Amino acid sequence: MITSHNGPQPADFTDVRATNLAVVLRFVRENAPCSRADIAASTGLNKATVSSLVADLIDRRLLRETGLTEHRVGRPATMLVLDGSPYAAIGIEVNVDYITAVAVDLKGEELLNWRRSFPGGTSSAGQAVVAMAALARRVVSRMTKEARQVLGLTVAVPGLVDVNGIVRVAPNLGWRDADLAGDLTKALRDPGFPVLVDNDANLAALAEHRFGPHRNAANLVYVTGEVGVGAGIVMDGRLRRGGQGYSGEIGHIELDPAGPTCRCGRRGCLEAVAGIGAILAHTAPDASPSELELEIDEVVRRARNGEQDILALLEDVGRHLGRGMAAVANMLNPEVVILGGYYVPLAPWLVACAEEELYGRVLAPGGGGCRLEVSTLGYGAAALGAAARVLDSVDSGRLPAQR
Amino acid sequence: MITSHNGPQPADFTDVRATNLAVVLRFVRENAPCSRADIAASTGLNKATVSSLVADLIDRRLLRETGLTEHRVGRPATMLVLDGSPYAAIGIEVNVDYITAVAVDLKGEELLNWRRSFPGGTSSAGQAVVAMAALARRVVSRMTKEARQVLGLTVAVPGLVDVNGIVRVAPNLGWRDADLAGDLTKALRDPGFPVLVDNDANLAALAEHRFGPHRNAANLVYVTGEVGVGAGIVMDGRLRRGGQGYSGEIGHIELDPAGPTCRCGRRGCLEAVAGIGAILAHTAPDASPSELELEIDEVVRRARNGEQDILALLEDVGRHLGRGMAAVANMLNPEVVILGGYYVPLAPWLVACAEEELYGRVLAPGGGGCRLEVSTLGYGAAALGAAARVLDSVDSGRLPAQR
DNA sequence: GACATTTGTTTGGCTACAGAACTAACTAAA
DNA sequence: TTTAGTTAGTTCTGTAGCCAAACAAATGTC
Repeated sequence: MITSHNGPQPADFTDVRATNLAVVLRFVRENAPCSRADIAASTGLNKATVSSLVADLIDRRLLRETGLTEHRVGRPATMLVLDGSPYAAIGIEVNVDYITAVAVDLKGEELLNWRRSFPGGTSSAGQAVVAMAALARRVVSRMTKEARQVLGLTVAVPGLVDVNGIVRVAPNLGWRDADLAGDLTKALRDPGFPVLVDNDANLAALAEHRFGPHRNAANLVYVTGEVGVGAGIVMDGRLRRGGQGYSGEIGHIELDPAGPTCRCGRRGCLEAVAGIGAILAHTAPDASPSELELEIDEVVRRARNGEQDILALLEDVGRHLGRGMAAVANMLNPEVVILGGYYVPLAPWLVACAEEELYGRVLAPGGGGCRLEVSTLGYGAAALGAAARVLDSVDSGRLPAQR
Repeated sequence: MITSHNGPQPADFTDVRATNLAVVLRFVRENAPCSRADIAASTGLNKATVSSLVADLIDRRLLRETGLTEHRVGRPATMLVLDGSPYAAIGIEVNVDYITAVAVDLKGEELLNWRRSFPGGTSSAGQAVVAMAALARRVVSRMTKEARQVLGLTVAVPGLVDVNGIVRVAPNLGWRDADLAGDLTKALRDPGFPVLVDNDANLAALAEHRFGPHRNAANLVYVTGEVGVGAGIVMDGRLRRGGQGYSGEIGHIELDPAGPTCRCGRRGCLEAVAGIGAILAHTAPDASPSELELEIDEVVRRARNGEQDILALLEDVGRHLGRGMAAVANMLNPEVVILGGYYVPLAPWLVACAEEELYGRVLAPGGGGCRLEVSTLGYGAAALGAAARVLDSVDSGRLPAQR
């Protein structure tokens, strides 16, 4: 697809073709099943051009004709759908105590979702590469067995990942300057598909942008609710990673110089007053990373029971969260801010207070049209987004070669 | 130019041509004088194609051949430059006590710069339209006298401007929901060029992005230092305005819940602790908007004199500013944050403390490569950016018609 | 069964790119 | 002065891929 940003790049016919192939592919994905005539009418492309593009996409096994339908006057249309069967995109998420791998087809249908426990908190990046490679090989072999071609693999890492895919710092994993993409490619020995690495919040934002209920929003922010608080930023329809890839580090926005000490050493950071740690510091100060989920379940149980101290705690966290989101909304004016991670189970007690603070602080009329929503994609959002990252590159014109 | 965002749009040959014309135009702007051969070598376009594109651009009087130069072996090259003479882009800035109009040619050379006093603080949007139309007509007639075609006019407004160019709120001007673009177009009676309206910080960011010393940065943030503090955000080479156009409202990021009351009613907003008002509250609490410049001069004089209370005040403001910029840098990871407006004369006493806070708080290694710089474009940055907005649309392929 | 309607293909024309051959204009060396 | 070498820019030819219009195919309606 021809892009205008990052410097002027000349265009030629292959760019036109790639752009239009991607246009048709995206249209079918969003409007399947549909006919060639539908595509031509909606996109403005000529019928003949659409036929040629569709033939090309069928050749590449990205589209498939279904049986005719639509009993109206005139010749019945041959309906087209995405061909789910011949391809797969793989997403892997590394975390403190597990590695998740998902594979999806072109439609985004989940083909498999494997979780494997892994002592991320005490393993080196090298050990992680070995574990990921082993898992990836199993996924690839399963996909091959299903006669699927793997289009790519993306790894989601909770940490600072630069634009080249180098993991600069992953505090919870204890990694520094790890070339995960390079090492994993090497470990997979010429895998025949691209291997990418990105930040987990960025990829979760991508998952929301492609699969979430707000997929129409060209401007959205996804906020992770883990021990760390990070954000993935989609503006004007694309992930915006900043100059070096470190955008979205909202966890250490200082909300209160008199607030509690944060693990970064400063006081009153968003993470310290509204992160999951701020809740568990009161309920389970010595919880290990692997116990987080259980502890949060316990908090939910106590909130359901109406325990006053827990409700007050959650209200406080919600207010601070709202203040942080107000900063985000004022700066970026997204259509929607999506709360993910452990914020999801806690949402019933957080969102109302957060919204109140948010709308009270956003300067733009009507809150700038910004809504605060809760992720519906669950804990696997980052892994799903990693797979979505692969599909995105298909959408932007990097189609698999013709048969 | 073919863009991939906001929905898939099909491409055809005219898009290829427009893209390549824009590529050549941009190349010549950035590398003038240069030959056709240079263009071909650097852009990757074929020599023949470049010749055809250049001929087209010369026809449209966007480029011009100069006398030959370059005494090297081989046939001497005919050097090309932007043709400054036949076009003009107009930028207008409305402010509390004046209206500024600038006109620039294609190269960005300033053709005129008129300032006209205007009681913006006490005038309605309607009265402003009348005044702007009168000024614009004079500028247009001057340009016509110079045989220049006006390519467009953009108005910079200090306030919230939505994506359609409606001024939603301009607190210092007292305006609400004013369709400035529509009314000005009407007042100019079929001007034959597009009239746009945007936020002043956005346009100043555009000016920095096109003309400033950091014009190579694809990710930059411009911060206005006026009574209000606002930001213009350029990411991945383009202005990012958010869902409704209200991005960059950083003035009311709450830095300290125990801080001084802000005019928005909350406490400790960036604007309240690091805005120009925070300085003048101590030195000239009753200054009217038109006296701001004088009062700031007075502050500069006293700082130069080494008056301790002023130095301490400025250091305090610098620290708060740095904290605010840390939030910006953490969220957006720009290559550079540029301080504008009244921060410019005060920079010698602000920047060091601000940088210290900034680098101490940015999570990314090496501060994410983010530098804090001072604008060199002066108070006219917004008006210049308004003109740049017009040139931008030429660059993106909307070329004036052939002769 | 003729006709209307809609779908999708075929044909022809056009635009604008790339590559190669060519012409032009100069320097440098014989 | 001639000749070779070098670089600039144009012309010619081929091709990709778009659009428009005509056409073929498949169905419903009268």
